[in-house]
Amino acid sequence: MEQTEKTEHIIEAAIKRFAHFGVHKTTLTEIADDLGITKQALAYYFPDKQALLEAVEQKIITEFFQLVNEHATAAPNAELSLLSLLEVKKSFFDKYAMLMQQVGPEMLANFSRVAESRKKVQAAVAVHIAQVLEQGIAKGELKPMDTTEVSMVLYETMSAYEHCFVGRQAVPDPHTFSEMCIRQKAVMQLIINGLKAN
Amino acid sequence: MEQTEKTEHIIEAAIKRFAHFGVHKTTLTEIADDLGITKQALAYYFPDKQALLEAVEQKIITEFFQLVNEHATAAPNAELSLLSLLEVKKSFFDKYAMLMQQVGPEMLANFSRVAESRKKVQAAVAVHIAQVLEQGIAKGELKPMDTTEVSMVLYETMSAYEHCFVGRQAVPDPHTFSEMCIRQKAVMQLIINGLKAN
DNA sequence: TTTTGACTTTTAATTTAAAAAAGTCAATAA
DNA sequence: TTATTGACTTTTTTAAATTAAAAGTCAAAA
Repeated sequence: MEQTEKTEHIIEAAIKRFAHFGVHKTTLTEIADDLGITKQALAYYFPDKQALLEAVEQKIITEFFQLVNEHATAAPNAELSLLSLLEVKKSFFDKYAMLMQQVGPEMLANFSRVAESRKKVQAAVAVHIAQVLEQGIAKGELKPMDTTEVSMVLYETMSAYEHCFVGRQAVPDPHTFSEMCIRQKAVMQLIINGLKAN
Repeated sequence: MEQTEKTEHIIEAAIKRFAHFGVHKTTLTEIADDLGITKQALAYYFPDKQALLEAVEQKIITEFFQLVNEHATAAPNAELSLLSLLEVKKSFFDKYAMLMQQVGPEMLANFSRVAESRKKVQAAVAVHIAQVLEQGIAKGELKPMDTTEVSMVLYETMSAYEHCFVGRQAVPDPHTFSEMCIRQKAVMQLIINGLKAN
């Protein structure tokens, strides 16, 4: 088994633990045990926990943007494109529950590089939203607007709901969570209504 | 000095401490000291901390709705009425900083009746918003809509931002806070745009 | 190149002890 | 009877110490 393949296996094992129990609550030894190796062997591929988490996040981020782009190109208009973004987010929350929690003081202290990369993801999503808006304007679906400003507001509002309902708490209970998604969609819809050209 | 007057003095002294240092961090002895009495004397008027906090909250709630109603009747239309609601909220955050924090597990555990009354306030604000929307519809300013649903969304969105920026943390730093208010206003404006009749 | 045993350091969880605050009540004064 | 207090008990917080667990290191070996 070559190195690339091995690191992939490790990342997948890490995701299973991280997504289910949270980064904080899973030990490197547990991940190593799952793979039938020792933590020292694991350390050979990933020098420390943060390095492993970075790789995990990178994989998920790639998956996320791939899905976002697929949905965006498939969407017939800006409105449905933005709503599908919520769907994608929802599916990621379902799939990677404990990895979706917001950046808290703990992550900032222990995993500063990961916290950094989260910021980049946020910025990238905001840029994506802005592009969707611009295409909507170009097609006459939406009124002209300051797309940067509006995309910021849209992104922040979505985040605020996530932060509010899910927060940095443990396992977000399924009912509260799906309620949150419904609410999120409702605000998004109201805002989009105001953006549409008459 | 008669009883009513005395309890008023106590409430005011309590507000000063609560609003500045938070309920949790101020002791009944401190409030009593400020008034030149002992905590036992204070206990004569308010049997426990929760009773005092209830009185404090009641006073502030009354002040809040009075101001809300003044602003609402003074506002020329629904749009400005809703935006002025944000101004009123902002002024209360400025004035009663530490008393404005969201209901957390701690308040729920120690001050259950206060937590209850907070829920009623939330419901009342949502009702107020719904009324403003209905008047806007009646005057032809706004499109017909499910006012209950929309008022819920508006209220929740405002709350989500507060929760997100201010949270249940200590002193919300002034810059972050005023930034929050600007953002809040931006979302509100976007949503209102979508509610307006063409 | 990869893995491990044996190790040190750091961090997290638990316990314990001390301090502070809340709450009680009989007595006392107005 | 109303209001207040001293002296008290109970509960909650805080701080310190202990312990346990996880992270990280490295020379030796496969």
